[in-house]
Amino acid sequence: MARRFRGESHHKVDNKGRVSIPASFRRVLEQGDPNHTEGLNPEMVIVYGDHRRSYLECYTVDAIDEVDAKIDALPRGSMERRMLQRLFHGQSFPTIVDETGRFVLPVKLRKKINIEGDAFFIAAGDTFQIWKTETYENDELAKAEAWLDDLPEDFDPLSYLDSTAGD
Amino acid sequence: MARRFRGESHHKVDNKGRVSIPASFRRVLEQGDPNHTEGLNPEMVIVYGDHRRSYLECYTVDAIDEVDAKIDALPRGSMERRMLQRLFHGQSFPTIVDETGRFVLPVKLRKKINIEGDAFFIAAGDTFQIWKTETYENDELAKAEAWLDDLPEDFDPLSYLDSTAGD
DNA sequence: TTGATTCCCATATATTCCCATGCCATTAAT
DNA sequence: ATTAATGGCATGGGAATATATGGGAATCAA
Repeated sequence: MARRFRGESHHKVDNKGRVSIPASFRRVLEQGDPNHTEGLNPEMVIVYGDHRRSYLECYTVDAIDEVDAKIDALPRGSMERRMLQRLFHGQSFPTIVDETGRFVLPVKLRKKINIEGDAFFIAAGDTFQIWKTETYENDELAKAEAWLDDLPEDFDPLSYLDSTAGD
Repeated sequence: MARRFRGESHHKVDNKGRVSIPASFRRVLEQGDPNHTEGLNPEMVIVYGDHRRSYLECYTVDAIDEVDAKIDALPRGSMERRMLQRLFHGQSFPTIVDETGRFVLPVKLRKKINIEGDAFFIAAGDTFQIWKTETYENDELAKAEAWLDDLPEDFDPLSYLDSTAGD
C-alpha cells in the first residue's frame, strides 16, 4: 500500500473557489501519481457521488486506478458495474494541484456539499475527505457519539483492533 | 514483537514547540522504522484522538502499520472502520525525529493536552505517551491509586500476569 | 462583453535547517 | 586517585524556506 494520508485541518475557500490542500496531503498525492515528476504538480480525482453523500472523497491517481481495475473486472452489463461506473466515472471530477498547492472547487461541488468560506479536510486511509465543517460536526461526529452511547459503559472502540486477525 | 519502550522522563518544550525525545525511545523508533538507515532519522506517528483523550500516543512506523492493516481488514462502510479511521488516520500527526533528537509538537497538539513548557514521557509497551505533567499526576496516577486501594491489602498486581491467555 | 477561469505575483506567518553551548557520564592519561 | 579528554544528550537562537492566502491581469467561453 502506498503512503497514507494522515491528519485533519481547516482551510479557506476563497470566492474563486480556490482551496489549499494540506501540505502533507500534497506529498502523498505526489507519490501516488505515476506521472508526477520533480517540479510538476500532481493530479487527483474527487468523487462526489449521488445526492445522499455530503462530503467529497479525494483519490490519488494510483488509488483511483486500483478502483478502476476492480470495476473492469466486474461482468459487463451487471448492475454492480453500472452503479460503480456511475459513481466513480460519472459522479467524479479529476483535477490538478496548482503551483501554490491549491486546486479549484467548482461551484457545482461547493453547492453539493454546501460549502462556503471554509473546508474541513480529514484523512481516511488511502483517500481524504472534504467536509463542510458544520456538516462534519453535526452529522458525522454526532452519529459517532450516538453509536458509542449504545455500547456498554466501559467499552473501548480500540478493542475492535484486536477482534480481527490482522495479517 | 519489536523492541519495547521503557522508562519515563520529563523534557522541555521550547516556544517553537521543539521537544527532545528520550534517547532510549529514539533507539526503539529507529528499530521500528523499516525505512530507517544509519544516519537517517526515524519517523513516528502521534495519535491525539478526540476531546476525551488528554494525552498523546506515539507509534513507531511498524506499530502504526500493524494498526492500519487491522483497519483495512474491517468491512468498508462499517461504523467500526469509520471510527478507527477517524482516530488513527484523521486524529493523528505523522512526524520525523530531527538531527538533534527532537521533533516539533505543533501548537494544535500542545493546546490539545494543554502543555506549556514541559512534557512528561512514559513508555507503554510498543507505544509511548506524552502527558502534561499535572494531568498525569492528578488524573492518571490518582485513578491508578484509587483502583489499587479497592484491592485487598496484600494484593500483588503480578497475579494478573497469569490470569489472561495472551496471544 | 460579461462572468468565470487561469496564471502570475505578493506576503505574513509558521516551520525547518544549521550551528552553538552547557552538562553529565565514561574512558584515557598522569 | 585525580585530572583531562571524549562523546552523547538536552536545549537555545538565528537565518533560510515553505505554507496558506489574497489580489490583479490575462484568457476563455457563451
